[in-house]
Amino acid sequence: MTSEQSFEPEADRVARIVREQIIEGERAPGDRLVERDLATELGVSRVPVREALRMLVAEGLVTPRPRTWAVVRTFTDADVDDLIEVRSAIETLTFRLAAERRSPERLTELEAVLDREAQAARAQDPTAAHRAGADFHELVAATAASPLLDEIGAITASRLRWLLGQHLDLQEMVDEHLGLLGAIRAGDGQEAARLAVEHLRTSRDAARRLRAEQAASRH
Amino acid sequence: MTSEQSFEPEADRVARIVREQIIEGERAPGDRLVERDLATELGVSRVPVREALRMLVAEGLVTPRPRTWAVVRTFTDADVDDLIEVRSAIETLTFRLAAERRSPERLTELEAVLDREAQAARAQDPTAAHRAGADFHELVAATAASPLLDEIGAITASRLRWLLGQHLDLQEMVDEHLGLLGAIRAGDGQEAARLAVEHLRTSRDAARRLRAEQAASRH
DNA sequence: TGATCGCAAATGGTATACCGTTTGACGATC
DNA sequence: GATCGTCAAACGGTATACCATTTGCGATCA
Repeated sequence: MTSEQSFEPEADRVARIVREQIIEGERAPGDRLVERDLATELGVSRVPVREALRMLVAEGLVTPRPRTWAVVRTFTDADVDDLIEVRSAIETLTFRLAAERRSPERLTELEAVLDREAQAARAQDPTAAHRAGADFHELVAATAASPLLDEIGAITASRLRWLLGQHLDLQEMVDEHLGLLGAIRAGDGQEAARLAVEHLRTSRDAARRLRAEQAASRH
Repeated sequence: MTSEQSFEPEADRVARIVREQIIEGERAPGDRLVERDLATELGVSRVPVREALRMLVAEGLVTPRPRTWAVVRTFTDADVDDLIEVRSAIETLTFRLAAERRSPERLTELEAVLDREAQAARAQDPTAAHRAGADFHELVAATAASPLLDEIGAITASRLRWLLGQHLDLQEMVDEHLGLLGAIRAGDGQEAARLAVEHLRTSRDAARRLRAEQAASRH
């Protein structure tokens, strides 16, 4: 079942690499993204790089500047609030649907992912923990079984990952995810939705604290 | 202030043209979209066509088939339901924010658009009416002043326009839009959200009827 | 000293050419 | 007559080349 003929166009590969670099902070907001340079750096021609940049623009990770170099997006506080507000509306629906449409198999998978997250949190490995956290959300989205919600989730997810990519309380994150899983397991859509919004509020506050710190340290 | 140096890359122009063709039904679901043919047809090279197709894929109007021609997307009934459900969540937030953030100037603009729509409806001009309807929703989205909501709205909007592009009761649409405007004017976010969901339900039912008719006429 | 103008380099936009895979029809085989 | 193999054409993926605009710095002048 893993055959899948995984043919990955260069454009997708380039997008994936650059996306990861942005989320991991390797490329900071405001950094130039020059097509020729990226092409040389990644050993491909400009065409796939162009397409990759278009994708990242669509994801909102890159700001295009017609006829000139694009830059890694700089988020304002308003952008952050906006992201959280929209994401709340989306997550509410996602978790409600997930709670309604869960299956025993999926619950097992979700538990496994959270185990991985908890382990990473105990090991003080933020990168691994966040990756597992992202996987959790992705799996929940899959459980909601709404293709459109998936799409929209993907767009907002990379921004959210970028936003929360640094620290914040890992154990708290794990606890909240466990709570969400509980509500899904119980099939309680209402409770799942409530916890989801609460979870985002926690994330927003953490992001605000982080940004305040960063702003302070820059002066 | 209108100088704006409107430079429109060919890719955007191509995307706009093909999008309109799909929405207007000129290109039917399942139709092949061959890069070389489109390039020849529109008098450009394949590169901008490629980029345009990528955009339309991102909008969900086109289904890509790696290494082969793309096709105009075929929507299933499940896709339609999914679209309406997600759109409900989004519109709820959009209209709530719009009601909170409206300005007198914006209200005037909204009234003007609805006048245009009502006039088109009276003149039995579905195309113009739907375009005005789309403008109304776009303007409301602008009023919500949420960039992210705008983005997501744009993705779902073209699908919705395609879905509702044919007929359905024009006068009913105008009436519902008027009701929404009233709630926005009153600054009643809750009521606006409620009407928005109701409005979508009407649209969904109309779309279902339409699809049922079409399915019936095909056999 | 500081602002302005101009020009070369940088950079994105597009066209063209080539390559490998997929398609689909034709013909051989059972 | 149906099925399968084969092969040329179709098609998307990528590289390269060229053009128009933007950038940014250095020369020039107030």
